[in-house]
Amino acid sequence: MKHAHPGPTVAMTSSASSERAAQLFRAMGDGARLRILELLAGKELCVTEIVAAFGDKFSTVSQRLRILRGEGLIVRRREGTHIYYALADRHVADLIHNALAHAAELEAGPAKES
Amino acid sequence: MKHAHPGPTVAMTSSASSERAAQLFRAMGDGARLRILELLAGKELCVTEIVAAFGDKFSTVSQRLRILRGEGLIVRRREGTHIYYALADRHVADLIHNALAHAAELEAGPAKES
DNA sequence: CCACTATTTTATTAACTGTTGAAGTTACGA
DNA sequence: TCGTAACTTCAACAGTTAATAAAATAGTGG
Repeated sequence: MKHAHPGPTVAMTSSASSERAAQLFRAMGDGARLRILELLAGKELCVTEIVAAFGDKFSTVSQRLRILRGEGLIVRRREGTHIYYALADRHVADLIHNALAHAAELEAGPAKES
Repeated sequence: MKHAHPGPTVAMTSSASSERAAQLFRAMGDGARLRILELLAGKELCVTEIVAAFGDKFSTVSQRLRILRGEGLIVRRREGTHIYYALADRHVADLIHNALAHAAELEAGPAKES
């Protein structure tokens, strides 16, 4: 999604932070990943438990966790052979709750014609 | 991103609403689209103005607006030959502000090893 | 060190997404 | 009704992303 601004671009609210926010949204913009976040909002869990909760493949879940972790949305902690994942901090929990709340309000309007 | 659950899947917080929320996130998960939303958070604008603000192609902006509208994030209103776009409602404005605020807090942690 | 469990990494492939030129639509004024 | 301005839609190509099998890594208990 490159921007190849040829000429002088004007009013750009905050190109950098928008990009960062967009990254976060993109990471959360996947049902499976979002469900993992919701699950972790309840409590810290190890990979096996997450896999069991959804019935997905191990490697699939691992990849999803990698993406979420890459964006700093979750953190992990090792305990023996188990690795526990949890939401990175309260900001993430807030963000998720807030978004889900608003999402409930926003009916998926298939763009009616005026 | 198909889920081909073969066996009986267990604890799924809210598959349906998560999916809806994920759709919204996905729509906002693009720097260019998010910047349009931020711009519209300021005031209603017509396509030409949005194009001018970023220096993109007309058709490019139009497609982005179509996606945002498809998710019900923005609405449009015709006035002569101009079509004005605006955030759908206050929920969207809240969602954006909230998200940007939290995003600012979340440093893009490249997943340090514990 | 070996077997075993838990989890990640790698590589492949299929599916999706964004951008854009070109063609189509709508409204308005001459 | 022609011309034109403001937009949208279509189609295609390029780049990105997700799921998964297979191989690799790390920790634990013999």
